[in-house]
Amino acid sequence: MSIEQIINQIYTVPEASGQKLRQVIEEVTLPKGHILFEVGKISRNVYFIKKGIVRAYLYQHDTEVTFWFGREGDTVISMKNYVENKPGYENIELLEECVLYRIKTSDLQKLFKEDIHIANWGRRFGETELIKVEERLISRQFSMAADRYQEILTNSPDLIQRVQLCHIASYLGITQVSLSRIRSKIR
Amino acid sequence: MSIEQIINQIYTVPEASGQKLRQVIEEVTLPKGHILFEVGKISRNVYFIKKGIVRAYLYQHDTEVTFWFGREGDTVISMKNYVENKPGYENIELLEECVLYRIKTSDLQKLFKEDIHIANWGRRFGETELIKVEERLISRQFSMAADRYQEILTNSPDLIQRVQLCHIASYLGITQVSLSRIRSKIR
DNA sequence: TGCATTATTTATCCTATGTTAATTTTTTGG
DNA sequence: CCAAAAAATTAACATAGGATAAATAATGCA
Repeated sequence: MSIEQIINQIYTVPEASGQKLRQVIEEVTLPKGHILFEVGKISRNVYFIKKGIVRAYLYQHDTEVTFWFGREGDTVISMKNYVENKPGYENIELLEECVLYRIKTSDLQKLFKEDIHIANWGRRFGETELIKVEERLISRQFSMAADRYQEILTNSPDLIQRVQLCHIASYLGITQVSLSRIRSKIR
Repeated sequence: MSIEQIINQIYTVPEASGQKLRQVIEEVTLPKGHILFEVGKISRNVYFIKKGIVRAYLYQHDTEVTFWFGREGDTVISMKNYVENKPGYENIELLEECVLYRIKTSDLQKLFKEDIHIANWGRRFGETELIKVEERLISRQFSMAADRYQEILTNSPDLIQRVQLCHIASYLGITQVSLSRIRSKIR
């Protein structure tokens, strides 16, 4: 997925602004297992996924909680870090070898201040992500884990292939044992 | 809560931009029970709460699901509506008589296009809301309803006074009966 | 004030999911 | 290709929370 596609899927910026963005973006390839963001640390970068899959997780009562998967076309940032300039509360781990576009947070912040199209791009990014998270929260509110698993099977079947089931269970908010049970019922 | 306070708590805009915002904002008072946004309808306004409390809800399998409360200082928008310009999926109801600052979506969109400070204000708004929703999603992921109720007791004790328990139960993702059980255990 | 409506609690029984542990399957490195 | 490690499944039992219904408390309004 090209950087143009990734940027424009969120909000179409004029060529000149796209140019400015492209100038500060570099491409990097990182191995499976690499930790892109780490709890408690400040990161100076934002990434866009050209190829690969990643997960965001944190610890709650010693249990690992995966709360987000990012794939081709997704933007990877440590929200708390990026928004409030405080150490992030999440780890982000590459689940496959990934090709990423990298941009320095400072460059991005600078562009926000000087280019209104890029500021609006940033605005749209937050807004669309907000809707996604809100929809997930609502779906959790009143549907059983089994239904939510079905939803993944229907809408993102590739996820099941690319990601370990323990991470999917965590994402669904259930234990791996429970997910196993659900899967066995479906077959 | 003054409109300046509400705007600046999200992102401090220069006086000139604040002035532009103020010019397109008007104050309205609406009665308890009034529906500010309705499922399936396009709304042309965004609101800021000066005084009062509201809830956002929708129907899932014929059950009412409350997924957000807004209070003094909060911004009230129908996300889907505002972001994607599609009919909203939620109802927003006033739980008390409210004093609101109202701004036309079209005026706001126009300001986003012409004033970079306001565009960045909009960006920060989406980002901070995103963090809040994400935190709630995570808290749901691995803590029991009883713990989440305690969290409300600690962090927003006024909510229990101002809002019916059935809405709080729904917000917590449990039935009213279950919340009652939890409350009786605490006492 | 008092009746009617609505909100909350309590009780009973049931199901989805958690916990722990043992077993099987898959993946990985030498 | 095999042994060790990691991941996934299965089983047995425990618990949080759901459904329904009935009782009580609170609220609104004539």
